[in-house]
Amino acid sequence: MPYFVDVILPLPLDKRFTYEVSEEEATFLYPGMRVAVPFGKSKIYTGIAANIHQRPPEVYEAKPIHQILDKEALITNNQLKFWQWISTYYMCAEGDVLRAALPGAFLLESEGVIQLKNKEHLSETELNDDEFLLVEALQGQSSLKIQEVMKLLDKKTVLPIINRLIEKEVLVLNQEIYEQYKPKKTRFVKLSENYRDEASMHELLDSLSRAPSQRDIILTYFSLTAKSNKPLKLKNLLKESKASPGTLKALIDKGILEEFYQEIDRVSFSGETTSKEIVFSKFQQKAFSEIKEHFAGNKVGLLHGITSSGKTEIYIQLIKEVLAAGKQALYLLPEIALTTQLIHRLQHYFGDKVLIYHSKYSVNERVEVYRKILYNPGSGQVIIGARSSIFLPFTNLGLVVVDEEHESSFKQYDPAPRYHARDAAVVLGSYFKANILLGSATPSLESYSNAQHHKYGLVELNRRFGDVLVPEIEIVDIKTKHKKKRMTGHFSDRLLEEIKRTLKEDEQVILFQNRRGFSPILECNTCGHSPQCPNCDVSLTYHANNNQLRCHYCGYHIAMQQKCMACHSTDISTKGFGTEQIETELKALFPDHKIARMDQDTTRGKYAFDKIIGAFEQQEIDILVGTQMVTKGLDFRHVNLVGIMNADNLLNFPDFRAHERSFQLMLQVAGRAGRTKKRGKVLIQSYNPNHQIIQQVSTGDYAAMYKEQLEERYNYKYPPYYRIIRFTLKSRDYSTNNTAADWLAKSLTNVFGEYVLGPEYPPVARIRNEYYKNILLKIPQQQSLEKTKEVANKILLSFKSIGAFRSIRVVVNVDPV
DNA sequence: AGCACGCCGACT
DNA sequence: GTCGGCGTGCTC
Repeated sequence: MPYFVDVILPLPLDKRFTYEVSEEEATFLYPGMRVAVPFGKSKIYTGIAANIHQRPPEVYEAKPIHQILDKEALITNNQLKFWQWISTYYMCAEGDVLRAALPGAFLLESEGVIQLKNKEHLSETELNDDEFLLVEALQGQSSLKIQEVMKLLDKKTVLPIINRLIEKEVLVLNQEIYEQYKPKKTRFVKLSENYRDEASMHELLDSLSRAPSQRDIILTYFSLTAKSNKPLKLKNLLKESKASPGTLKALIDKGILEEFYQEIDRVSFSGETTSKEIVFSKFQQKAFSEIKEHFAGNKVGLLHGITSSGKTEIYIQLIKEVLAAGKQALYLLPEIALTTQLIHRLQHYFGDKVLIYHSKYSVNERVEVYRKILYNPGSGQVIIGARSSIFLPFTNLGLVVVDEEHESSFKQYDPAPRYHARDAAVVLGSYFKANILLGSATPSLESYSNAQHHKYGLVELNRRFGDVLVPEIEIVDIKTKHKKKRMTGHFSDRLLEEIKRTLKEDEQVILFQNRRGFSPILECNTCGHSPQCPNCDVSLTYHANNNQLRCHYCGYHIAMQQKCMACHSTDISTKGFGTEQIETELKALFPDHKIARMDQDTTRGKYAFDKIIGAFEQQEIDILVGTQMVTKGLDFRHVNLVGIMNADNLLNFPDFRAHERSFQLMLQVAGRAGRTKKRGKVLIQSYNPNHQIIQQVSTGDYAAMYKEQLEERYNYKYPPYYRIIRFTLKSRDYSTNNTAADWLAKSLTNVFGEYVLGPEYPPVARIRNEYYKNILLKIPQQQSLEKTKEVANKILLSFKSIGAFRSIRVVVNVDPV
């Protein structure tokens, strides 16, 4: 009886594919091992064996697998289960989840390699030009990659040519599979066994009396190895003895020194750790015991603690206990809050038990972390990571902490799987019966509502650690200030006064403006025209530093125009402002102070972010201007003033979460002020100072914000009362896109009635020459999520079967943020 | 996703 | 007349 294996392929296909395996392979193979399988005409993919069985497929013949790639499972059963959950819940292919879950280096790719088969009967074979060219090239070198053939013949489709030659038995096509992960190896040196005793050592030194630099190397070797008995790196020996690589090589060639290679960890920690106990304040202690009570009742904890209230100490204590039990702890953070500051703080307590996993890690580093977690789960590990770390191969998870729980960046936007790491982490934790703690100074309405309904256990911590005072928040009405001519550029007199005072006291200032560039809109004062992106439905943003107009969606840019592009008038003015303009104005206003800017444009490189933060920490920067980036987790001791340049463009965002988000953001930036004994100051500039959100921020009244926003969510049928699935249709063709959107909306309405909204144009209806349209499906609480998704999937399937809509791409986003 | 098969315009 | 464009359909 033949055996079969169902394989998950790293492709957006919503099926598993069945391959045949021999009995021998079937005994060896376990779910979670990687297999290399042929797929389609010419490619070999790495897939994951999901289950092994003996049911032959009915309508097709299964191909045999190419090769088994692992000796033991690389994916745990829990991971396979988790992948399935993600793919069903977030309505995407399992292959998409696989792609997101595994470090790229685990997915080997094959490349076809062609070689000459039979040189003898070549002359008798008739060849056309391409074929001849190819054969000729193969006489020069033994093999060619498909890519190289494409270059050689200057054609895109070369496989038909190759296939003809294979039929003629001129060529053979082999698959080469590349293991992409390369362990990092370092060269070490040691003294040969022959010279280990004292006598031969002296003899050796004597014999080298006429080769002084070689003798130096040996002496340096002795002094270095005397200090520690760790293996000696070749690089260090060279550096210390100041000898040339050639001299060293001579010693190796003579057999006096021997070189050897050892794999070393890319990710290791070599600092000091502390065994100091954490000392809680009585408020922290109370919060801690409450959390433990909720854990005992198997509840997810929600820690609502204002900034500087000492949430991190509580996390550390919880992690400590989990590690002591030999279990793993997962500490999830939004990418931008994963700062060196925080990592050092945890390493301080947990040393090399800390593993870090996020997007700035190279594929090789990720593979190493993955392996460590899979093979050493019992050693007690704490994994600090961004959202994708929920996909690591935990076997022994005891605790999940989701810090900054309200952050929308926990939701992956593109590509699929569009998962929410916080929500998925709750599911993941439940597989292990692990304790789960969500933490935030400004919890999301969803989580807070779960707590209010006793689904989660709420713990409040509303005292700053060490009784640091909450900052004083002042609202500045810039409408009146404008009228009274009290504005200098975008600075009100109040803000300037406060900046001057703060600088005088040798303290630092953070200014927040949620827009990068110089000014978002350029407008002609004669005809009202403003330059648009040719590929997207947006105005171009003016960037002063390179005198360009740029599109923030597609990257299109042109030189700054001196004349209006429509009427050639030279009377052009700018509307709105970004971080760059604030920076420029500041430099003019405070020429004697160091001013820096932190946004996407200034933090491109891997270390750029750390560099700015480091400089700010060292007080080399007096005023830091930035976007969202300045709001996250940074703990600066000398910041005494925070200015929010314009609160209105946050509030006016066309999104049902805009108010909640503005509240969170403003309170978060405000929290950067006055983290020591001295009371900090926050200034919020707004045209609309009586806006309820601004008022709630000024009093730090989360409860009021929660109550009011919740009412609105109820009235307008939004989360947490209703679940949302958003369908986005994209196409190069404007009218087909509209027709398709109408069709889809109508089909959905047939089933779900009033709960379907749209189709509507999104605020930016065209990006990179693709037209967008949105349809929203709202799901009331009593309606089954599973059934709704099943029906929606069926409708999508019939949508795809309509020929005219084939060019339309539908992006499904479950629980969009 | 990738890749092949299949039908219509710009070249020898 | 062909070469090559990308529209559609399948991959175990």
